[in-house]
Amino acid sequence: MEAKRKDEVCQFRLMASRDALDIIQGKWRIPIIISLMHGNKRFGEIQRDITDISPKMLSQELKFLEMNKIITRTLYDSMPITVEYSLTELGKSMNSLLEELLKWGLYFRKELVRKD
Amino acid sequence: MEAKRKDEVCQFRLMASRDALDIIQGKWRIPIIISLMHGNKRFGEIQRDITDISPKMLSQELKFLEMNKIITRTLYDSMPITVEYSLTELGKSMNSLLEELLKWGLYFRKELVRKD
DNA sequence: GTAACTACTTACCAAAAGGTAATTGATATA
DNA sequence: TATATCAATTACCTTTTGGTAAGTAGTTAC
Repeated sequence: MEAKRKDEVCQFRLMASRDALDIIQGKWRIPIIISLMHGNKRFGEIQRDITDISPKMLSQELKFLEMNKIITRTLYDSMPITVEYSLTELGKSMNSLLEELLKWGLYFRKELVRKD
Repeated sequence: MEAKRKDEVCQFRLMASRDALDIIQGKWRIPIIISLMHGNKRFGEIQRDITDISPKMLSQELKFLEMNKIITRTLYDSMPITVEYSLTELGKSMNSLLEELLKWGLYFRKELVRKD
């Protein structure tokens, strides 16, 4: 009975992790979200933050994040045309997840240096 | 000056996130770690937790996690041979990251249902 | 008129990730 | 002798991901 209960908790957690993973999976999504955590940005500004991303990948991943309500695209009819990307409330709600990711990333690197 | 400082913070965070992403990237690593957060497990037990993983993938990802000091492999000379996998301290240090991942995963699903 | 800036898109290709199915090898049981 | 369990491994194939390079379209400065 105890063991079965514990098993169910594990199954529940495995399912919840899938939803989050579907969004953060991929080389560029987390970097894009981190960049936008530092303020609304234009296409070119994100490209300059993430120096090794190609316009194709940036465009593709911005579309994905917009479709999943993580970011918003706003077109300004200025001359030269500008497009601003910003995080939605849902996007902003990833903040503590990202903080833990960064914290663990730093800890992991520190441990690697210490042990090798 | 202010803007430049802010930019440097963003760059630093982008770099830290890469280290973490290199480890958690992939379809199966996070599920395996979650499974092991619920106790040390044998190969077959993890397979039963994560029902749709193939032995090839499980074996491959366990090796990766072992190489990166996230888990430990212990062979028991019992008959039938058993192999136990457990989290290292480094592996256990992912706990709050995983908690945030699960929390956000649940929030994300809830928001999707609410808005569509 | 031509070069540059904005924000992309498109075609093509290579590499990585992941799936399927069969097999391995040691031991134990019927 | 045949079958089952445990923990994988191997070969082969498909899908997904990501990279490169070039092009597009509108506006503006020289």
